[in-house]
Amino acid sequence: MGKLARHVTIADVAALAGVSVGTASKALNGRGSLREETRTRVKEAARQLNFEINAGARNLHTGRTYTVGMITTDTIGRFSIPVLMGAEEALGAGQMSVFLCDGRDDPIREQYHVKTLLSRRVDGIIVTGRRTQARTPIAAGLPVPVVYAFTSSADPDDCSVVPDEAAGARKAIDHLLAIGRTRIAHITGPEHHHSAHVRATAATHHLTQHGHPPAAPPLYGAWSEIWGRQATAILLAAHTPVDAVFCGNDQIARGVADALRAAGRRVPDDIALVGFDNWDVMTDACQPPLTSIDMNLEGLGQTAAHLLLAAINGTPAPGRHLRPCHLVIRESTSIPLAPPAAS
Amino acid sequence: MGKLARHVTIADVAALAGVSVGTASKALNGRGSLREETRTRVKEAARQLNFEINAGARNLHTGRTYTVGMITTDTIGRFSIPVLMGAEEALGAGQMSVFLCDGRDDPIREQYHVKTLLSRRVDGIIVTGRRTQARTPIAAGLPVPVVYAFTSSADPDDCSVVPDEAAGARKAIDHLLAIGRTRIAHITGPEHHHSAHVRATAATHHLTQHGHPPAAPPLYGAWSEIWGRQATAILLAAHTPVDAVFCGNDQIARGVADALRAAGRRVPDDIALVGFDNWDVMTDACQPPLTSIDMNLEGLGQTAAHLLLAAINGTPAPGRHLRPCHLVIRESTSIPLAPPAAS
DNA sequence: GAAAGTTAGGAAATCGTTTGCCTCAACTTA
DNA sequence: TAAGTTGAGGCAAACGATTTCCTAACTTTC
Repeated sequence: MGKLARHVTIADVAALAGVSVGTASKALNGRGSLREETRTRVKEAARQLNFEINAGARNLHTGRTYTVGMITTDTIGRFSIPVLMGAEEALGAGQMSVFLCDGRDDPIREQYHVKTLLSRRVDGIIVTGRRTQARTPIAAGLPVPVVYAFTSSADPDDCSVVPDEAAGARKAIDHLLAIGRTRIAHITGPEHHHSAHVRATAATHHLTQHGHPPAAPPLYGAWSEIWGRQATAILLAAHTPVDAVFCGNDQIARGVADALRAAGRRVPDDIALVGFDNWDVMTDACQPPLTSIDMNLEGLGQTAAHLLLAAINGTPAPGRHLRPCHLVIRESTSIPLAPPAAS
Repeated sequence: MGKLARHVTIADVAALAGVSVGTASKALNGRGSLREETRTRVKEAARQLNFEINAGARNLHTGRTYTVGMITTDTIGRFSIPVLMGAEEALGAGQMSVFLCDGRDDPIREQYHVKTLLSRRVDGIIVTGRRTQARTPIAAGLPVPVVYAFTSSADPDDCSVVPDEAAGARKAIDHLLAIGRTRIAHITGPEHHHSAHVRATAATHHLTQHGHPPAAPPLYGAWSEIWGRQATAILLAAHTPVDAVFCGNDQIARGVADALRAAGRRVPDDIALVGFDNWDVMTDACQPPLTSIDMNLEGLGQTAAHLLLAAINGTPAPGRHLRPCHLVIRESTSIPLAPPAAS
């Protein structure tokens, strides 16, 4: 491990190169007018000393820190990760570093993080969370721009980037109709959950509009495989004729698949199945592999990052930005694999 | 959204309170000797202006930034998250903020992140990753301490915190032996994968030592449910008498459970089942719920954070630190639920 | 009432960098 | 040879805080 070396400053570099600090700075940043020989001499000295510029000191003077804060309101989870990663990537390309803050559903903690981030003079803040439901804004009148990703702010003037879940649900329905299914049921999560509500409503409307109203009222429960299995039992016990089930998420869909198989129903021959989230762990292990709706979370994060960068540079784009979902077809809806259409 | 306000400096506060900046600083930090009335006046001014201290400026002068970098070498995944969260929590309690860097398996990207972090003068770095295998150190002779969490460094003098997977595997075996199983098979991930190797070896040795050598040689494959199902088919086809299967992870175990049920074998009556990772998504949805080994990833992150803080404060603890895994018993091993023993 | 001791708060140096301005030397040009 | 250009690089003032003196104005005390 060795002894921890002291940090090298630009003064050390300047001394080694035999110039003043100002000159060293100019040499390293390509500013001012210097002989080429001097520039390379300074750069060589910097290299030799392993000089890493003190970003804090530089930022002090430029006013920008090239950092952004990322606050997850709920615990960092399956949905936040891809969003974070997309944002991290997009920001990293712009030389920005990311402060990660886990809010854990605790408003106090969240406010503490906001304060800390402001204190660290982040150039902007991205807020994300586990659910798409609009939330109370993280704070009002902040001195830096804020973008909500996946979650959205209740203030319509805030900038939010969210998946178009309703359109996603309609894509699922369109697909099932396209493969000739007409008696379509919907099993989903808790009734009070925003996503469950949006997806169920969109699916119901869309089905009705196309002349094939839902085979049964939506079954609301939990976002789990266990509920998927239970709901399937309910559905089968009612003897409602059903030739497809659209599920509120992939875990439910997988539960449905397992329960149907256990009951001797074939997927997709007897009953086709579409999930939501396109979570590989579920879609791949499902028997058969599961068709699902992908919200493109990583893209969401990227978009959020770009909007934030734009806002930082003086071009804010307030409002709720809907991003499309797309359908990923697998064996649970039996369509032979077509070349992926441009979304 | 409103106009973005300019950042308030301590000079603004001092002006409003009618004191000098030095005095304002003392008032806000409880230093120096000031009248109580002055202190409150300054604090009130700060509150009124919504003053957030410029951490960069302060740090400039103290040499510490109260930030640490967290680098994930592979992509941020299921294993890194809890580690990150544990570390974030432990560090947050110490007023430290976390820079998140995703290395994405790309050494160049990783080095870039190291440079950036040093430039931002982090007080320390935590390196984590998807696998426990020792990796080449992130860099040599860094001016700040580094702790590896979950992954470990190939340099034994570096500080690494890793789960004691071998001991975990032995706990799984002990448990199966305790419930009277003696013909125990092992199905696990890729043979070249460090975790697969360690767990398989430990299980095999331990079984042999207890006089019940493995019912079959370990079956190496993939970390997936699909492989779990395939391996089960192989096992059953061989007609090897088996009364328990210890699996290298929960996904495999779940695949095994599904395949056994499909083949008419009862879990745990005919064959008991133990997984590894204690991933709730799998353990809860499994039929029956899955007994598993928990690596306590969050605790790992916390420990890493504490070791890092200690190192920052001048008390490094070099070496490989093994942290215990613990057994979480569920219905797949049929033991009636006992009050959870203190691990 | 003067010397000594307290106390409250200000001035200025400092941290590491950037940048605008200035100087000095070398070179043109008349 | 004197005056004007130019180019290279140094000086010092920021940036926003902290901290070490330092200086007034009061209290004591004899």
